[in-house]
Amino acid sequence: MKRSQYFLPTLKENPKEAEIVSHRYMLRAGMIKQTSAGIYAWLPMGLKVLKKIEAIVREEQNKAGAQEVLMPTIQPADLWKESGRYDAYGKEMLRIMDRGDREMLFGPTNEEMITDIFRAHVKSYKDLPKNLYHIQWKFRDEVRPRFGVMRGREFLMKDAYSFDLSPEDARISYQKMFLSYLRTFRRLGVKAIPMKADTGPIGGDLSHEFIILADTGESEVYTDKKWNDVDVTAQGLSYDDTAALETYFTEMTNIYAATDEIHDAESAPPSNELDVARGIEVGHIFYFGTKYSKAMGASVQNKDGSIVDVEMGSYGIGVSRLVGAIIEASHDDNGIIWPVEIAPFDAGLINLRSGDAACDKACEDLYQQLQDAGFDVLLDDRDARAGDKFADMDLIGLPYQIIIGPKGLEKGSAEVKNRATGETKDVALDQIVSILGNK
RNA sequence: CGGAGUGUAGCGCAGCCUGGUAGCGCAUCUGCUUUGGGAGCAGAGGGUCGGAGGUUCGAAUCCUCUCACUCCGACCA
Repeated sequence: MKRSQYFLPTLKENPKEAEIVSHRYMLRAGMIKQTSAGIYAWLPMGLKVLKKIEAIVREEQNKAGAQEVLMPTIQPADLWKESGRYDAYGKEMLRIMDRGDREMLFGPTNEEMITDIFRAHVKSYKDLPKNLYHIQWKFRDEVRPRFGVMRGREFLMKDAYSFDLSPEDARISYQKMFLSYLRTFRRLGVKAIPMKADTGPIGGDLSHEFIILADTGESEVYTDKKWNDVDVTAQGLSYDDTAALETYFTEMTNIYAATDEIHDAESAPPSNELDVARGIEVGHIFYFGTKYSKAMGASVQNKDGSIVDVEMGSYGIGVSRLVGAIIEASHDDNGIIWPVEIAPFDAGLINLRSGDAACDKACEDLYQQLQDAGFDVLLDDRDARAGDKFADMDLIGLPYQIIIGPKGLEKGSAEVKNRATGETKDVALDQIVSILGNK
């Protein structure tokens, strides 16, 4: 993409409504535009990042055996009356009346709807287990939206729902998602730590929040220092190996990690083995048994002919929140530092002297070569000052900057800058593609 | 939902107290000079001052109502 043609409205100054760093940078980097409190339009580069995160989440869900569906944003109130949540949910639910005076709502979550879909089609134990997910916009009419996309009213969420015959089977489904989540966040370039969460009336140990550590996080968290070097992704562990899954799950959940609400100094490691940090919740998984299946009649016939309410769990990842959360975890004073996997472009190519025949040609050639090699590149071909382009490129945080100017060209080289480390090195023009290939 | 603020050009702000018909920086457009970390000079365009009432000869400014947004707290992917 050529910068001169790209819709990328960057800002030099901080918009005053943005208090936290991710919100400031998302606005300044031209990723989003606020349209109401807690509601945002996604501009091209913001959408690109959002889609990349979404794609990774989707891939990892699929690998874990979940199957994608797509449920609507608008739901009929009747389903929620069945589960009893229509009254219980309160004002956070956006209620709508259609032209026939039917009560509708903009879905804040989808337990009722997925249960309705499930019960319509699944009648036998032979069809279990199942895990269905979708990635869809949700609306929760928060009392106080804030922090940009981190706590919007409208947000993109991946929510999966598992259906099993027994609590034991549900535990396996839960453990698969647990592993899948850790692999997902690792691929996204962030460290998310699973922390035991309140399970409510059901009890047990099957609810975890996944929390990214960042200085600007909302809650204080206490984590065992072991989290710094443990391999959370369990390379080689198959989702089909249920015994190994249980071992892995036990191992991970035995390493201390708790938010301040749950933190208990008695059971926590001594302070010299404990990290105290701040965190942002980006995922939450939950086993809730037959809460909805019982209320809504989602049952199957078992081997012995008996009717069994299915055991359910739900698993959420805040996809749009992750965009902000990742920036919170990865930035410096000059701007965003995108993890390679989700960067909107692989590299930025800066033409320091647009209009200069040699520079223009070198840039065009390299731009073409990089694209041919499969790289998605942003070429800053604007007629602007060097400082403008450097500052802008730092702000939008692409992993690599390739800087072409008259000085380098005399030597037949360009400068390659690593955004994360700040390291720069001169690289011969014909070596650049291979250098990037070894990222 | 309690508390505190803010709405004036695309963005950041001044002007308001003490009414006299709107200004600064950045951005944008034109020209020239520049060009390796957010350039210089000269010129230009752009605002029914959030909205509605009211007071007044006259309202961005005073009064009333209203809408929107932000921040702090309680609540949440």
